[in-house]
Amino acid sequence: MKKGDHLFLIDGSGYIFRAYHALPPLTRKSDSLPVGAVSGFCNMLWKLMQDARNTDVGIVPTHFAVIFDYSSKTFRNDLYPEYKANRSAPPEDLVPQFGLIRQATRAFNLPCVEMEGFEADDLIATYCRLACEAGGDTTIISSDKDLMQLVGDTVGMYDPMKDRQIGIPEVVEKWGVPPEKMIDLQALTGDSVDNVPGVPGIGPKTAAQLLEQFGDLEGLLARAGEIKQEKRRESIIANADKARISRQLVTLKNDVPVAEGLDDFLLHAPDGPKLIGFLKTMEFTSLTRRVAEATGTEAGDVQAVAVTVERADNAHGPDIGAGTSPVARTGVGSEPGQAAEAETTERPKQGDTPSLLAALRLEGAATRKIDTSAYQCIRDIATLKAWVAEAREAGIAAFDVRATSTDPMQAELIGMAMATAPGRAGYIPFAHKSGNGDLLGGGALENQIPLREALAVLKPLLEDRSVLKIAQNLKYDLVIMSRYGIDVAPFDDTMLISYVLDAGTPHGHGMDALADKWLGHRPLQLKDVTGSGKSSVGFDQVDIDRATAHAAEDADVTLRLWLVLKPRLAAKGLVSVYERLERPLVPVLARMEQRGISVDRQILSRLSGELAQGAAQLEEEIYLLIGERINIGSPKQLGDILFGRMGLPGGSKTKTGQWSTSAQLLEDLAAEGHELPRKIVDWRQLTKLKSTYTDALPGFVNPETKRVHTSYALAATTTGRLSSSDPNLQNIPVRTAEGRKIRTAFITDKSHRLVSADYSQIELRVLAHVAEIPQLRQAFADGADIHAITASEMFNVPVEGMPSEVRRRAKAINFGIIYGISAFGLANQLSIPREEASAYIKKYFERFPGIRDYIEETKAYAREHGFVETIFGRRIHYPDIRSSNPSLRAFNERASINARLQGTAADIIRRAMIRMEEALDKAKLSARMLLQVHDELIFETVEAEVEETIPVVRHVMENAAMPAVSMSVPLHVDARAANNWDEAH
DNA sequence: ACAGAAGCTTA
DNA sequence: GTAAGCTTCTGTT
Repeated sequence: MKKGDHLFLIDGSGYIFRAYHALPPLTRKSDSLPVGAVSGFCNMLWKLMQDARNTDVGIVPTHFAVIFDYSSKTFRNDLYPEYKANRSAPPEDLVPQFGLIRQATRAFNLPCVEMEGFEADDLIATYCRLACEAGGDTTIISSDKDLMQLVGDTVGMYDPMKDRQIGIPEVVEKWGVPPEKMIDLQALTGDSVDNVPGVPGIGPKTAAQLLEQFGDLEGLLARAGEIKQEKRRESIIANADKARISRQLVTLKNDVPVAEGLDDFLLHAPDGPKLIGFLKTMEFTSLTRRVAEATGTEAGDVQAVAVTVERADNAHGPDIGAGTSPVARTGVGSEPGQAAEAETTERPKQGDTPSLLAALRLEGAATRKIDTSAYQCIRDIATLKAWVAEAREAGIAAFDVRATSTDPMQAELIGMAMATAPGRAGYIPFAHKSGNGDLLGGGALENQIPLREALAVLKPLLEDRSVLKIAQNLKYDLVIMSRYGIDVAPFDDTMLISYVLDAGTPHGHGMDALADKWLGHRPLQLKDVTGSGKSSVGFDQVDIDRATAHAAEDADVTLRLWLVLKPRLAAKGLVSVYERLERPLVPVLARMEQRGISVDRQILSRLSGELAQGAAQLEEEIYLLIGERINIGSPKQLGDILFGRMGLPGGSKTKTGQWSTSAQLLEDLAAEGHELPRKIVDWRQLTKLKSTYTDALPGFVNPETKRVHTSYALAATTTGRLSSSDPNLQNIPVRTAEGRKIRTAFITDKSHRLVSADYSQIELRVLAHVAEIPQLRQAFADGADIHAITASEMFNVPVEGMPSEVRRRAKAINFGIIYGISAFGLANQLSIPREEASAYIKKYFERFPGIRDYIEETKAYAREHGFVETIFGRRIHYPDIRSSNPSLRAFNERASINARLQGTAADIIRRAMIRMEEALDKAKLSARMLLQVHDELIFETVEAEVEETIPVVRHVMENAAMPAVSMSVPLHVDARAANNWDEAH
C-alpha cells in the first residue's frame, strides 16, 4: 500500500445485526431459509462497488476487506468478566446467516478477516494504523460509535444505510467531542448494551461538557473535587475505578498481530460468474440481474458521467426568474383584471427559452457543490449594510428566519440568514445566548447585532419593491416579520413553486426533499444543531458558528432551488397558477392566522366536565357487562373480549389480524339488539370529544392575544385544498348535537358577530359544469333540490312526495361520483349488495351519459399525461395511474376523478379569499376573515355592519371563478351571523 | 422518543 | 369510493 491508496474496511459483524433489525425479514423462496441480512449485505456491497467506480463520489477504494468478530470471548473478558455478559443469544433466524455472509464476502472476491481473541473493531483499528503509516486513507463502513475514536484526517466513516459520511465534524456534532476524546467520553457514559459500567448518572451531554472543562478523563478524575454539582461530583469520585476500567474496555487495540497484510486486500474486479453463482443460489433475482447486466456492459457505464454546464453564477442578470423581474411583477395584491387573466391559457411548447433556461439551471445546480464552511457570520452593522447593498445590486435575496419556536405567533427572532447568489450566504445573529446557563438562561453573547438595529437596516430591503425576497415556506417568516412591523414584499416561495409544479409526485415540498431531488444535497438538519428530545436546546442556545452553517446553508439552498424551479413554471405553463392561486394567498393566510379566533375556555371546561361524567358512567356500565375492568380505549383488548371471550357474532379482522371494533361494526351489532356495543360507541364519542377538543383546545389559546391561531398549510394536500393544524380547526364537530356544543365555544364579544358563508354543493356544481350535464345544470339554475332531481331522473318518481329513502340513495350516488364511484364503495355506504349498487350506477350512467364520458375522459387523460388539471390549470400528478397493480391503478383513477372536482372547488374558494380583503376595504367594511373550512369562510365583524357585509361576501364568493372561467352553473352561497360558530353555521 | 395502526372528526 | 389531522395504544429504538 502506498500514498494515495484508499482502504475500505467493512464492519461485517456490526452490519449483520443492523441489517437484520432494520430490514424486513426475507426468506429464500424454495426452502424458507432466512436471508434478509444476507440480502442487505449483498446489496450494500454491490452498491459500494458500483459507487467505487463512479469517480464523481470522490472516493475510489484500492483496498477492501470485510472484518468480522471471531467469537464472543475476547481479551476484554479477562479484564472485566462481565463485559458483554448480558448479551442474549442472537435470534434463531439470524444464526444461519453469519456463515452465509462470510460466503457472500468471498463470492464478491473480498477478503474475510477475523481473529480469535479480538473483536472486529480491534482489527479495524489495527488496519487503520497500518494504512495510515503507509500513507493511505481509510474509510470504515459502519456507524458504530465504538469506531468513532478512529476518525481522523486520514480515517473517515460511512454509514451505508443512511448514506452518510462521518468525519471529524460529524463526530463533534453528534457527541460534542472530537474523535480523540471519544474513548474518555465512552469511559464516562459506559454502554448498557455491552455492559461497560461507566459512571452512573453521566450521559453523553454531561460527559462532553466535563471533558471540555477538564481536558481528559485523568484530568477530570484528578480534579473531580472542583465539580459544582454535588451528585455528579460524588458519583465521579466514587466510580473513578469503574471509569478507568471502562476506558480500557472501550479503547480499541491497534496492534493486533494480524495474519494478513494490507497488500492482501488489494481490490480486484468482481468475478462475474462466481458472484452470480452465489446470488442465484440465494435466489436474489433482481441483484443477480443487475450484476449480470453490469459485468457485461462495463464500458457503457464509464461513459455515463454527466457533462457540466456552469450557469448558476450568472443568476443576477436581468433575465432572472424567467421573465418575472421583480419590478415588473407586482402581482402581489394587484387587481385581478380581465387582461391579466388571459395568461391562464398560455402554454409554451418544449424547446422554448423557458425550457432551455430550466434545463441549464438544473445542470448548473447539479454540478455545483455546497460548502457549508464558506458562509459568513455577519456580526456588525457595516458588514450587514454591505450585504444589503449586495442584495439590492442582485435584485434578489433568499431569506431564512431563525426563531425560538415553530409557532410563528410565539416565536422570537434569534437570527436571520440571507443568500444573494449560490454559495454566497451569511447569517446575522441577533439574540444568541451562552449555552451553559442554568434555569435563568445564559447571558447574551458578544458580537451580535442587536435585534432593533439589525431590523432597522433590513426593513427597507425586505420592503423594497425592487428586490425579490425568496424563502421556503414563506408564510412562517411573514407572520413573524409582521409581528416585528415588517411587511415583506415582493416575494417568491420555493415550496409553493414546487407544489404547483409537482403536486402528487412522490417527493414532498419541504426543503430536505427539494434539496435532495434538485441539488442532490442533504442540508444540515435543525435537529443536528439543536439536538432532539429532552436534550434539545432552543435555537438561541445554539453556538453561533453552528447556527451560521445551518441557517446560511438553508438560505443558500433556497436560492439555488429558486434558480432551478422558477424557470420550470414558465416551461410548463404554470406561471399563472402560481401567481394567481398560490402566491397571493400567502399574505392573506398569514393575516388570518395572526388574527386568530376567540375561544371561551369556560364553556370548554364545563363541557369537559360533562363529558368526563358521561364517560365515567358508561365505563361503569361497560365493566359490569363484560365483567372486568379492561382498557376500553384499547381496540386490541376490546376486540379480544367482545369477539373472543364473549363470542359476539359478526366479528371481522383488520389487516393486522386484530378483531375489528370499528363504529360501523359496533353499530350493526347494536341494531341487532346487543347492549354493549352501543355503550362502547357512545363512550368513544364522549372521550373523543373530550380529548381532541374540549381538553386540547384551551392549550392552543395564545397567552398574549387570548385567541387560538391555527396554522394553514398551503402545500400539504394533493388537490389544492388547504389543511389546518395546531389546532386543526377544519374538523370541529358538527354532525351530532353533542359535538356541536364544541362550536358554541368559538365566540365573539358582545359588539361583534361571526359571519359564516358557505358554498352550497360546490363540488356537484363543478361536476355539472365540467361534465356538461343538462339536467343538473337546469336543476342548479332553478335552485332545485339536486338529490331529489337525481332520484326523480333515475327512478322515474316525482319530486313531490318522494320517500326520503329514495332521495338518500340518489344523494349517496351523487357523492359517490365525486369520490370516483365504485360498486364496492356504494354498496358499503348504502349497506346494500354489490350487485344492487352496480345496477344503480348503470342506471345513473344511462340517465346521465355525460358523467360516464367525463369519468372515462378523465381516466384516459390521466393515463396519457400522468396528471389531471382543474379548470384553472392546477396540475395534480398520478404517477401510479399506469400501475400494473389493478387496485392501485383503480385507486389512482378514482383519486384523479375526484381531484378535478375537489381541486377546482379549492381553486374557487382560493380566488374568493384572495379578492375578499380588497372587496371589504372598498365597501369600507371592517369585517375580517378568520377561518376557512374548504367550502366555508368565517368572518368576524362589528355587529352594526353585519347586514352590509353579507352581500359583499356573497358576491365575491359567488363570482370567484370569473373572469377566468364563466361557469355554466351558478354558485350559491348561504351566509348568516351569530355570536358563536354553532349558531352562525 | 418515535412510528404505525386503529379509530374518529371534518369537507 | 375523495381529501385531511389528532389521539390513544402498542411495539420498537
